[in-house]
Amino acid sequence: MTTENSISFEIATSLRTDILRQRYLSGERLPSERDLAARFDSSRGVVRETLSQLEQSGLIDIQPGGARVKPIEAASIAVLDPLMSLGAVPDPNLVDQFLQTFSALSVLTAREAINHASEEDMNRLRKMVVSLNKQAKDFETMQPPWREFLETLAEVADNLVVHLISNDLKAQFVEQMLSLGFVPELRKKVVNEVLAELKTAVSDRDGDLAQAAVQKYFDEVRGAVLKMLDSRLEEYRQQAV
Amino acid sequence: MTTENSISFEIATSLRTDILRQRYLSGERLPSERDLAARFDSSRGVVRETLSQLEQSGLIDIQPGGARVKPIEAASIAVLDPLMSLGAVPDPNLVDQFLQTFSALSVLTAREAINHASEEDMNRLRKMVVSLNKQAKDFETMQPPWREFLETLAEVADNLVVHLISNDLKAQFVEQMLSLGFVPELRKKVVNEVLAELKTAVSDRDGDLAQAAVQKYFDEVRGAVLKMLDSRLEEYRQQAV
DNA sequence: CGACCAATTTGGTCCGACCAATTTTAGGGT
DNA sequence: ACCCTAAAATTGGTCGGACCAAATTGGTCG
Repeated sequence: MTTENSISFEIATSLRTDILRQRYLSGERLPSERDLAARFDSSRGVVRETLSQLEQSGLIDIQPGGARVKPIEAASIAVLDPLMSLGAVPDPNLVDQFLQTFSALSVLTAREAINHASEEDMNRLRKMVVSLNKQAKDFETMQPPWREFLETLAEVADNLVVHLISNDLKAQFVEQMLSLGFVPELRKKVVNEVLAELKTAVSDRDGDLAQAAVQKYFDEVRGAVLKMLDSRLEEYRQQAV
Repeated sequence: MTTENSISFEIATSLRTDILRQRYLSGERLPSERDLAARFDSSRGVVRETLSQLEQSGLIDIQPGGARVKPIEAASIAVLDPLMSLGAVPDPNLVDQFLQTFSALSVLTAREAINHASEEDMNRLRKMVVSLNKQAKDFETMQPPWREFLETLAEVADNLVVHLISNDLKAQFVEQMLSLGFVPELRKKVVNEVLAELKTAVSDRDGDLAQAAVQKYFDEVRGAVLKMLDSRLEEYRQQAV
C-alpha cells in the first residue's frame, strides 16, 4: 500500500484543494516554486514534484515565468475524487453526474458481458444473481454482493477502457457515502423487478434485458441517493444557521 | 500551448512507452533514479519528476527500496493515448473498446442534453441537425459537423464527470485515425435513418429517440472502423512477410 | 538449510548554483 | 501624461552534491 510520502502528499493535497476550492482563480498565477517551498517549509525539489503532478492532472499549466491555474473543465478525471471530497457533504449535482456516468458504463459492461460470456462465465453470473435474490432488499446488505456482481460483469466484459476509467471513478465514492451514515432507501418493488429481469437475462443470455435491468437499478439508486443527499444538505444548512 | 519541456517530457515518454510495451514486466523493479539519470544523461531531480508523474498515472509504485511496475489494469485512463499510439496501427480490440465507451458516454450525453435543454439550446441543436442533413453522407465531410454537434450536446448536458473523462478520452484519437488515411465507409441507409431520427428527436424533444439515434450512429462507425482496421492490419502483416 | 546481521542500495529531502525565458520595473522620449 | 524600450528582478529548468531512513542484498553463523 502506498503510504503517501508525507510531505509531497501534503503539499499536493493542499494545493489541489486550494485550486479546486477556487482559492486560486482560473488563469491566476500560483506562487513561485521558491515561495511555495518556503511556505511549506520544504525544498524546491519537492514542490516541483507536486507541481508536476498537478500539471499532469490538468489543474495547472507550468511555464517559464510562472504556473497558471487552468479552468476545472480542462482537468483530468483524476480530480473527481478530491472534488467530491471537498465539502462535508458532496455536491448533489456532482454526485448525480457521477452516478449517471457510472451507470452508463455499468450498463455497457452488463450488455457486453452477457453477450460475450463463456458458458463458464454465465454459470458464475447465474449463481451470483441467485445469491443476490436471497439477500434482504435493503441497500446496505445488498451493496457488497451487488458490487461483486458488477465486478464480475466487468471482468467478463473485459473492456480495458472502461476498466481504466473505473479506476479513476469509483475510488472511495461508496465508502464516502457510507461513512456519512448514508443509506439510500430503495423501493422493494423496483428492486424485485430488477432482480427478476436479471434472472431472466442471465438464464436467456439476453444482453439487452440485462442492460435494461442494470439501468433501472442505477436509476433507482440515483433517485434514492439524491433524495437522501438533499435532506442531508438541509440538515447542515439548519445547523449552520 | 504547452511545448512539453524537452528533457522531462522525453524521459517520461521513453519510460512510459517501455512500460506499456511491457519491456518492464509487472512487479519488476525499475532502474534506480540514479541509474536512470545517468542513462538519460540527466539529473536525479528531473528523473524524480517524471517518475512522480508515472506514479500518478498508476503505472508504477514508488517506495523506498525501488519503483515497481504495476499491472496495466491498475493504471489511470491517462495512459489510453500513449497505449493507442504504441503501434503503427492501433490494436483493433482496444479501438473497439474505446469506441464502445465513447459511444456509451455520448449516448448518455445526448439523452440528458435533449431532456434538459432550454428552448434556446434546442433551437441551436435543431439548426445543427439541419446542417448535418445537408452534408454529404460520407464520413470525412460529416465528421466535423458531427463533432460540433456532439460538443454542443455535451455543452448542453453540462455533465462535468463526462466532460473530464472526455478530456482524457478523445485526445487525438480521431486525428490519429485520419492521419492513417483512415476513412471508414458508413452505409448511407443507416446514416439517413440516424439523421431522420435525430431530426424527429430534436423537434419532439425526445431524449430517448436521440439516445437511440446516437447509439445507432456509433454502432455504424464502430463497425466500419473495425472493418477498416482489420484490413489495414492485414496489409501490414503482408508487408512484414 | 534457514535465520540473523551488516554493508550496500534506494528513495526522500534539502541546499546552492547557473541558465534561459518571462515578467516586471524604470527610464526616456514624445 | 502616455507609450515604448531597455535594464533588472523574478521564475521555471536543470544540475551536482549531500545526508538520512528504509529496504534490499549478501554473507555469516547456527
